[in-house]
Amino acid sequence: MEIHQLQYFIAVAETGGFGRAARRCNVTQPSLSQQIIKLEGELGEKLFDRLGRSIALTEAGHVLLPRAKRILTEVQGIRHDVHNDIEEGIGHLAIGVIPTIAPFILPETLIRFKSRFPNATLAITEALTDDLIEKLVGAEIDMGIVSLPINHKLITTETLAAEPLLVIAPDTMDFNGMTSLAVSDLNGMPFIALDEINCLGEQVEAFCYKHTVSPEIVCRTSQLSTVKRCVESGLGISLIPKMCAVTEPKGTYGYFSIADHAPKRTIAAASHSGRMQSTLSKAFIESVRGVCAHILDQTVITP
Amino acid sequence: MEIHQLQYFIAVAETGGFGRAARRCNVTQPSLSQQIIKLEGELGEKLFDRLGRSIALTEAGHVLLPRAKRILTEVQGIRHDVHNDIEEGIGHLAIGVIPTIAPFILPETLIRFKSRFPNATLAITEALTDDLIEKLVGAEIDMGIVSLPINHKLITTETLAAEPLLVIAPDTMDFNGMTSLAVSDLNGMPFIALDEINCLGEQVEAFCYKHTVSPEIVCRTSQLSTVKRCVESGLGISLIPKMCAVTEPKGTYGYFSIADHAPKRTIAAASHSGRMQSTLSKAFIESVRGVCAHILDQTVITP
DNA sequence: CGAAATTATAGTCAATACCTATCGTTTTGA
DNA sequence: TCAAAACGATAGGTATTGACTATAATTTCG
Repeated sequence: MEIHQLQYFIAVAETGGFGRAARRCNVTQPSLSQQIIKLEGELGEKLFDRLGRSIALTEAGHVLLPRAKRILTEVQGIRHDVHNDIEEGIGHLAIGVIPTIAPFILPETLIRFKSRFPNATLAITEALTDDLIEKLVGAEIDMGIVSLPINHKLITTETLAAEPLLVIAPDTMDFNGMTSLAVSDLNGMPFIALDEINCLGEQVEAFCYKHTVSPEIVCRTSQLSTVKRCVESGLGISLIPKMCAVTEPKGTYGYFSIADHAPKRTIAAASHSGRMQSTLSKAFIESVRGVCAHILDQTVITP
Repeated sequence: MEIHQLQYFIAVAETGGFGRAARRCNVTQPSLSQQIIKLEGELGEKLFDRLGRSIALTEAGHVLLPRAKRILTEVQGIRHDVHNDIEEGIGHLAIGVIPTIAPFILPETLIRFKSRFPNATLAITEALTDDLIEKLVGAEIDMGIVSLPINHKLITTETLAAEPLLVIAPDTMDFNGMTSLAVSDLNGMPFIALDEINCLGEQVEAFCYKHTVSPEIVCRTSQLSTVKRCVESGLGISLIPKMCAVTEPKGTYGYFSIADHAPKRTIAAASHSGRMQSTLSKAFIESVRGVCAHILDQTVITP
């Protein structure tokens, strides 16, 4: 059974004749006749009674007609939908975000995205960079929001924002009224370190190594919120991304920039280089970019 | 777009690979690849991202998949329905019945038929024989319940019952206690005649002509119920089909058979000889046959 | 009865679905 | 790291088949 056969069948039923149907379908009458006969053979039932001047649907024909019409309508719909559902933002998107970014951008991003694409469904995964890469390669997720660098030949990245890392220090510590520090000021300071399984932990470590400063690590934890709590308790200072500073209420601590070698991380969207980026994917990226810009535009440095 | 292409597409989506899909569809992998490529070309969108080891649906693929599945399910359903709806008595039947039969058999027939085929729809037309034949030829109705003979080369008939015609006479008339008459007894009797546009009217006339009896026609009407009323009023006698006698309450009249040359009419189902008889059609015929047998089995002759 | 209309059949042709063989990648495992 | 395996794409040949022309067989209508 093929679609054109159903088309021919409908034409015969509606025009009441093989010849007229053939004219409507832009084929010759014998071609159409053969296809109808073939369809009848496949179904094992005659579809029309060929009377002299006109035709009449048989019982089987009556059963087939509404079904054939529905199928043709759906086939027609496919051509339309494949092009338009995309434009209309109908679809599904599976996103992964690393833990040191997720809590700060997700709420606002989801609000923006959902209001722009109310008919899209989203699945958010929060996982460490390596996990996200694996899921990207396996096409389990469509996109990852991560921090650069990413080194995997199958992964393509697109930079979304450059984010400063700020020194966070408890109010109990005194920096002589300075709002900006030098790298060397970190030397020997009590430091709350983020666990290195987070890429941010690695990056901070690399930054210190590169500038040959050695803070004294007094605590190593796996969540930024724990880092903040520790700082708040006066255990030491730390280096945290700006978005972490602006999106939580001010506590008993202050923020300081490092003037001579400002540390930063680069936020990017990572995707499988072999896969097409869907419209929703691209739109989501832009949402994130907008949210990052909005968040990072604020000022948090202690006056 | 053809159905086998949708089949291939679904197989690829479900097996996660072209080779596996080809194996499932019993074609070679290149054949299947080509058909997918062709489908993609026709839709103007890639359907899969070909990653190294596996494949991933693109946005367009995600749109297509559920639709393709639904179409395939429906196509599969057609094969089943064409054979089974018929058995399950789903369908439509357009029936025509002549006025001198309709009121007596329809109520019981419809009850029987509807209880046997609750999912069938019926359209009943009551019309004179010539009209019915015309509608049969034009395939406006599927079957006619008529009285023989029918002479039309495109019409096939199937006898359902032989029905006696009985003399109906008002109680005020005296037949000397006889319950059975001779044809000759009709001679000169006041007679209520059915209009000749009804075939029954013709048949009665023919009967009298054949046996050279000449009742005195005192009234000519177009409905059997009018005939009965006239008889009831004592205007004269008439000749009516037995089913008309048994299906109405006894009034102030009696029934008599004609012993020497019992008149009768033959009830038959008429259909277009070029059209297949549907299962419902055949079942309806049997319903009518049963109802006729049941009705005509009763006795109404005045003791 | 002849003219027009309608479907079916026969024969040919061209499009195309399919197959085999092979290539280029990617992934896997020793 | 390199060979083997798996996978999809490509090329070329074959066979199926959908479509066309011509014609037959049948019915309808003037």
